[in-house]
Amino acid sequence: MSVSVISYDPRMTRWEPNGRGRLELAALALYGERGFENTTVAEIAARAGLTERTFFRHFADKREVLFSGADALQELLVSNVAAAPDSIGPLDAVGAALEAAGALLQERREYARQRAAIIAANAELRERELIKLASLASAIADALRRRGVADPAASLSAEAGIAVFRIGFERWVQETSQRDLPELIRDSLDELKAVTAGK
Amino acid sequence: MSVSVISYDPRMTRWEPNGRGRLELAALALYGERGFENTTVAEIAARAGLTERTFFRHFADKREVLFSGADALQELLVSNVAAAPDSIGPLDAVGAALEAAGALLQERREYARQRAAIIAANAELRERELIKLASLASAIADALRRRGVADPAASLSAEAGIAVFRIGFERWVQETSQRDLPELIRDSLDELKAVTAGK
DNA sequence: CACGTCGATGTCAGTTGCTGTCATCACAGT
DNA sequence: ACTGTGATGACAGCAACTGACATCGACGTG
Repeated sequence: MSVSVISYDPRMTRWEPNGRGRLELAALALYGERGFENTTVAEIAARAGLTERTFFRHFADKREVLFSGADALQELLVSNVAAAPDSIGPLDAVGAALEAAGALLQERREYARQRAAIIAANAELRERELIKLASLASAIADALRRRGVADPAASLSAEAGIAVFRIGFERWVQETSQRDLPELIRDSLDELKAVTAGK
Repeated sequence: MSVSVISYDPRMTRWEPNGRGRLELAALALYGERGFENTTVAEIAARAGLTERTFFRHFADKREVLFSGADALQELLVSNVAAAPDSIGPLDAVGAALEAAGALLQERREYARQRAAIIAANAELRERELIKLASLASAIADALRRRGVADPAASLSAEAGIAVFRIGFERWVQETSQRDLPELIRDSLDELKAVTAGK
């Protein structure tokens, strides 16, 4: 078997590359196999061929290893809110951004579901997820204010949008039918509008 | 100084009464003085005249000591949602329950503010607060379903209601003016209705 | 009254998450 | 060749939390 030209020679590097990514993979696998609580950081590190200390250099704590994508998601949402046409109201701007984010999540359907199952199974992880979502809401509210939306409309649109996303996502994860996540998010937003209209 | 007739004789009890309450008071004081992170459970226990082990018999973890009132609040909200007149929609039923809860919180204004300041200053505590609020939302959604509200309207009304509460409460805590919490909650709900109407 | 149960607490040892500090060593730039 | 840098390892240590067992006043029962 010939060695590809673009392959690297392991002897040239002191360590295998992408330690961070290996830690993420190892953590996802172990959390999935034995659960979050029954997995020690030392085990994750060993599986990735690293040490516990190195794990904590990459991730602030044992939970954070599951949330490395949150920053990118936040940037995506913020830029989409900013890019929404001026003609639509704040809640619809948030809705459009959420649908775009949903479309992206859908591309990693299996990963997203496995991760969601792990998080749903543990209270500490649910806590972390909630604060990430709150951070998203806060960033979205900022983006709305930059569009000229006043408070508390900006905060409320952002918070309500996150609630819509949560419920749409939950349905997507549970769903046996194969409806699209953006579609479920849109439905959820419509439901909210109906409810607030005093149906 | 005479001893009141209703006072108890400390020699008759092996321990001072209300250890749990003493732990709560000690924790609130210490978290306020030096911050949550710079306070050890051993210090709280010592201040309450107890041991670290006993602290963990009363509270599941170091954060939980600040949230012992959450259960009562949840019961209040649930019963108020259940008691709301059939004529009003789900979101208004939640709104009415939230206003009642707000009125109660307002009676402990100083305590509520001190506690809010402590929680706002620490990310771990904010996480815990968020999951308590999520639990409230879940209980409220259940109460709505018992009223015959279908999903996802029930979940959405509950989640949106919690968002309304959060924003009203936040304003109440920050507020220099002395507006009532129930009033702020009502305003926040009206704002949400305006936003979802596509203002 | 004696006795046994119970409930709240203490004591102690152990695991694990997480941090500070210093050492190592391949690599890159000069 | 010299030196700095970045990612890692090694090790010690604190604090959160848990399990197991002991203590002893209160309380009900016979």
